[in-house]
Amino acid sequence: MTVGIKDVAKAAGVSPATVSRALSGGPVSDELRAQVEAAVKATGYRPNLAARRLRSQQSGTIGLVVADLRNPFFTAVSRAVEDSAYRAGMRVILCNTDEDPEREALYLQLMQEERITGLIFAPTRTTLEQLSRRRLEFPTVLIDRASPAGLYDCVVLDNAAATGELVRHLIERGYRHIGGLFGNASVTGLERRDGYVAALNAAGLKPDFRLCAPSADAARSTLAGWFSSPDRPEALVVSNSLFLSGAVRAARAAGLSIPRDLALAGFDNEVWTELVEPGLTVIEQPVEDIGRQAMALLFERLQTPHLPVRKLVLSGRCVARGSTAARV
Amino acid sequence: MTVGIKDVAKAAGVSPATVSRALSGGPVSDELRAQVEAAVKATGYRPNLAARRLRSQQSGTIGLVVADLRNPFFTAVSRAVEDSAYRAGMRVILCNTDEDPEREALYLQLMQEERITGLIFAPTRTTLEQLSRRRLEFPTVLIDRASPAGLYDCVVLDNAAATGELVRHLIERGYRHIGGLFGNASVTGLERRDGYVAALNAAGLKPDFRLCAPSADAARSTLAGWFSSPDRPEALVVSNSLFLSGAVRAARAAGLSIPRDLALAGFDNEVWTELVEPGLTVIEQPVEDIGRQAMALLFERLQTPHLPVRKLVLSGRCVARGSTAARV
DNA sequence: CTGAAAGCGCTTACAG
DNA sequence: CTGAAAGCGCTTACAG
Repeated sequence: MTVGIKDVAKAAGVSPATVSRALSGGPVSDELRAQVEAAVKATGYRPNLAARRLRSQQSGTIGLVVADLRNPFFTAVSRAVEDSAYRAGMRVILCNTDEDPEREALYLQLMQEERITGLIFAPTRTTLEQLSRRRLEFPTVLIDRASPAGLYDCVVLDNAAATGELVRHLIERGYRHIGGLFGNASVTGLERRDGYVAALNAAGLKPDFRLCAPSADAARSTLAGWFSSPDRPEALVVSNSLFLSGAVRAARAAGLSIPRDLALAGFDNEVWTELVEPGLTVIEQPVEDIGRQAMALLFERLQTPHLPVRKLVLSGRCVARGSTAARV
Repeated sequence: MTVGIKDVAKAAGVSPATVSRALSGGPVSDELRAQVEAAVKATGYRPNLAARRLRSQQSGTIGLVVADLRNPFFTAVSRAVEDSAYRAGMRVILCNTDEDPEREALYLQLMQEERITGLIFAPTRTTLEQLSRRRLEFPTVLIDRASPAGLYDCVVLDNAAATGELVRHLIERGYRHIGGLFGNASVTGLERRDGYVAALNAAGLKPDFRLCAPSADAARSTLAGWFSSPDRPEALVVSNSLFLSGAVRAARAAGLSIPRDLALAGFDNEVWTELVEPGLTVIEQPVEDIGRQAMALLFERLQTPHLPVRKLVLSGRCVARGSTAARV
């Protein structure tokens, strides 16, 4: 039914081997190449990638395993990864783990079954720990969440520095009781918490933070309780844009005006952080770069397998807006 | 190097055929099944999907081709599609076309090379027209953008009704000069425009709309000119959430207060549309449903190929907020 | 530069 | 229920 390489060979009056070579840019005379191309056009032939992969032992496929595509950080990174991949003639298999270690295990298994060429992966803390014991079967670049052991290439933000910058920014603006809300599922949340704690300690101030599940709703309900308690902070640093929207909603529900009753700063320069009055102060991550560089590291690793492990640490950019205006 | 089905067979003391049957739930005695399972565990065997696909002629892969994952509508739909697919034990190949017909053609070719089981596709107008002439090689469900010819199953919003509802909402609130901004790349934009025109005509009012490229920046610059001209509308209906953010920025840049100087309504109930003061009135689309139903239609089609073509039209829900408060 | 032949790792009639 | 054999559609040594 479907036309195969034999049909093309017949139509072109050559052997299947020649068709294969002509299509892959191998050494074929101009004359035969033209015949093959004509036959391909005439028959509407499209190679069967499953067969090609099986025979060539190359899947030409990149695995991309992230927490949740609806997190704008991962949306943007994924777009960059895909662009790089398709530009290099490779396919992308995308998986959302919802920060669930079981799903991560399942998808890693799938990646192995696909015999992927390489993996871009943002693991949970749980899986990250296991990764330092068990090496993955394919070249892997971790994004957003670094391996402490240094077994895998990775591209991460300088989380401690970025969070420290937010904290110092708030201190300069006159805030003293600066609370923190950080995600509990990834090392990123913990690194940002550490940067937060360090910056406050350095200034002789007392940290006051909470951890919560990485969703806007979890942030909102955690903050609802906090905001209505007597130890409500003057300012709040949160570790991602989901928490940021949760914080704004919780503040409004509690009747808190930003920044008068509560200064607010967070991560990820989404369009709406500028549009929400009075503008939210954020650390902008170089999202496109993170995706692109991760792919670059991966391709280099594929070309030169025994390269030393590299950790690429990118800097965030602080975008100051009205939500952290000077305390009055 | 990598362990294959033969290695498992040897370890289990059975034939490769039995291993294959045991793994696929075929008719195998309990005893041998247990032996195979033990051998799989012992060897760490993972099947090679390329080989399985080639032999079984089933890719177990769904193609998902959308305009841009960064559009929250497609982000949400994609998550729903992926969940359905993985739940059914299928893989998803995701492609972003950026509304470029050439990329669409390229990706459709790729889908054919992957011999995908089925396709979920949001085509541009250009490609949609071609689709009515040339039938795709695989079962296809169109989302967001319907085929007029009725050659493909599809899941769409009732665009005319939804836009009409926004227009009537504005008329009721006292607005008369109601402008429109609609995307020019998809039929969705045009359908929404038609609904807009029809609703205004029905009320004896004059339509005043512009079309533009489907990006926030394009919307912003189109509106910048319009807002500073003497024929600036009192209210504006826009056809997606990218345009909504562009409209808010353009309004602020022009010093227009919402809704006093400009009422605003659009599509897609993103978190931030509630957070941006005074709250933006939107049509909420049943995004999860659109993805889920598209997959449901696809699976039914796979089971029963000769089903008549179905068009599923879902209704939006109007979420009224401050941006369309009654005219004073 | 070209072709005949082998084989990638599975699944699936076929026979028992 | 089980195994031996064929074959999915390609690519790639091998020989010329």
